[in-house]
Amino acid sequence: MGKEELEVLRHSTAHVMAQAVKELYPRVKLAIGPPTEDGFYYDFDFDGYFSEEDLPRIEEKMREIVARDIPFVRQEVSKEEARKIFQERGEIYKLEILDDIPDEKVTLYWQGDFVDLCRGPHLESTGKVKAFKLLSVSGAYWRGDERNKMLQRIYGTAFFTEEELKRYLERLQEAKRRDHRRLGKELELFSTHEEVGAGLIIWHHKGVILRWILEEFERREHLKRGYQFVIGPQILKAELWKQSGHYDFYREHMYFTEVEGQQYALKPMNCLAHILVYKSRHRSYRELPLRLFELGRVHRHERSGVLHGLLRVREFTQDDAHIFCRPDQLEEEIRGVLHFVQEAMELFGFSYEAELSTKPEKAIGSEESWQKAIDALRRVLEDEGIPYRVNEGEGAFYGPKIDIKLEDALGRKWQCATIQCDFSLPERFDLTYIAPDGSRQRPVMVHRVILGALERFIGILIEHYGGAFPLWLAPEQVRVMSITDRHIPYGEEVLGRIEARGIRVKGDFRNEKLGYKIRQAQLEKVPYMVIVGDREMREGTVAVRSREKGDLGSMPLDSFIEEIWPQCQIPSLEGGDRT
RNA sequence: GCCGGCGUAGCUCAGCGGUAGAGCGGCUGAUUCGUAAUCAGCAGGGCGUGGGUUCAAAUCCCACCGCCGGCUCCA
Repeated sequence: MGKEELEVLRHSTAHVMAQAVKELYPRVKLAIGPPTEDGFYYDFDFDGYFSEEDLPRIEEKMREIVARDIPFVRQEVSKEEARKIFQERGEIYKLEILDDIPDEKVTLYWQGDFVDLCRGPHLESTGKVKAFKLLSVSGAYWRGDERNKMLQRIYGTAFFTEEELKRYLERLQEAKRRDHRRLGKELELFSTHEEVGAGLIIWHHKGVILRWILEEFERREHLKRGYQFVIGPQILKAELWKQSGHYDFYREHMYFTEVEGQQYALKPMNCLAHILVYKSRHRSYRELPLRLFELGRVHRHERSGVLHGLLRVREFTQDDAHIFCRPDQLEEEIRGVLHFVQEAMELFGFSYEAELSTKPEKAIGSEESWQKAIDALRRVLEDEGIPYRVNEGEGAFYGPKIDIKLEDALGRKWQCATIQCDFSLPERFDLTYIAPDGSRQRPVMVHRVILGALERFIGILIEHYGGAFPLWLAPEQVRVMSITDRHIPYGEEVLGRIEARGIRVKGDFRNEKLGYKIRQAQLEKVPYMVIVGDREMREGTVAVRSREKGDLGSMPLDSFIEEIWPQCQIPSLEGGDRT
């Protein structure tokens, strides 16, 4: 079944839901009700509240409307006529929408005496609506603007068959199983605590190992690409943030502290220290591009309602770098960063979406420099054949940017990599370099992250792999287990030899049945289990079990080690050697 | 920040005005058993926090904290 047909079905189902709600709660006013990627929603203005307990009742009414098999009737009318109809019905939101439609003619869709302003198309009749389910209720601002009234939104989904609906609901269940918040606890990667504060993560041993590996991967890749490593302080004087503009534009996200009458801010970004490194002496055009990298821990006071596991926190670590370059180097630098991102995403097996954000209303820098930067970003995206969406006017006030978004288990998109051009900070801090002719010139600054925030990236990684990390990322790569106590000495020897090769290995020599130990290792998602019993002891071998493939039989310990060893290593991307 | 929901043992949850329950996990014994759960016993809870209503509150009301789903905002 085509995507468009599914959209029509869902859109029609939204209308049926709206009619049901209208019949049950005649006082509600209709706002909007479009199909979405996974279903549909409808926004209502209501002087009460919907709760999830109301949904079965609404579904029942919907089924009744489906059973009535009312035809969807399309009617083309003038805007004036439409206005009259919605005025009579007190549908103030529809009137507002009408005001924004430039055309003289609009279309209405009728089902019995229910009417909605709608471009359509729709199904023939309500009887054609098939498998549907209402999923949740929530608040949503009218027109997505938080200054407007909050409306009541009901989400639902619809399919052509009950089987498809069932499959979708099962997928939601599966997503729950992959949820990084659940797996993070089960796999003992991290925890959060009410008494610590919202959005603050405590990393446990296994989570720290995972971070170390990623951090080491980052260091090697950045070193290869000609980045210099710097480390800035966690707090910097408020004065400096005033100079950068953060105090004016970003204050509500910042934490402040006062020491001996001097105000400091906990850094929400890493750029200032990097700028000061640049400024620490005169810079020649010869040393540009200067690429400064830091695994920088930042604090941002995010609004309480937006926090989400590891994916949106208040303290996080960015694989952050600032590239100071000549304007003529900008494109090449962007290209290098984008390659870097592409290779990294490929390594982890992520598919991603790219977005290009252009000049907003309120912006600094000349029209010309903006255009140049946007062209450079666009050219690189196109040369690389990366499909992208353009977000007109969504750029930062200091420059345009490319954002790379990854999906979590539920298909929600999260920004990870970003490449931002900046004309503002070089100006505010009067950054210069000496050009070949001896003149002072202004460098361009590129802010960029590859994985983004390590916390967020790990959250996405957990869901991506369902907690079953590939060998190189697995906090525990191998677990040795004994069958009975008499196999422990041999088990210890095997353990020692694996460990000596730098493989992360643990032993389970408890007096438990093998099946029990295996079950536990499987649940902990350890990639390889090495089992030693009488046979292995006698033959000097090990029995290997793979997390995915099960029992692989016996083999000499050395061949097992040699086979997995390469995959246990942190991989190296192809790029590098200067870009 | 806004809207709705939720917060009971380490975890998953039941109890929803009359003196706290289950499974898993933990501990202690027994068992030495070859590819996803051996058996038995024991311990463990200011029912998120603080107010209030009531003869009586895990249960009803209010505030705060935290979590969940959205909206807005963002790495």
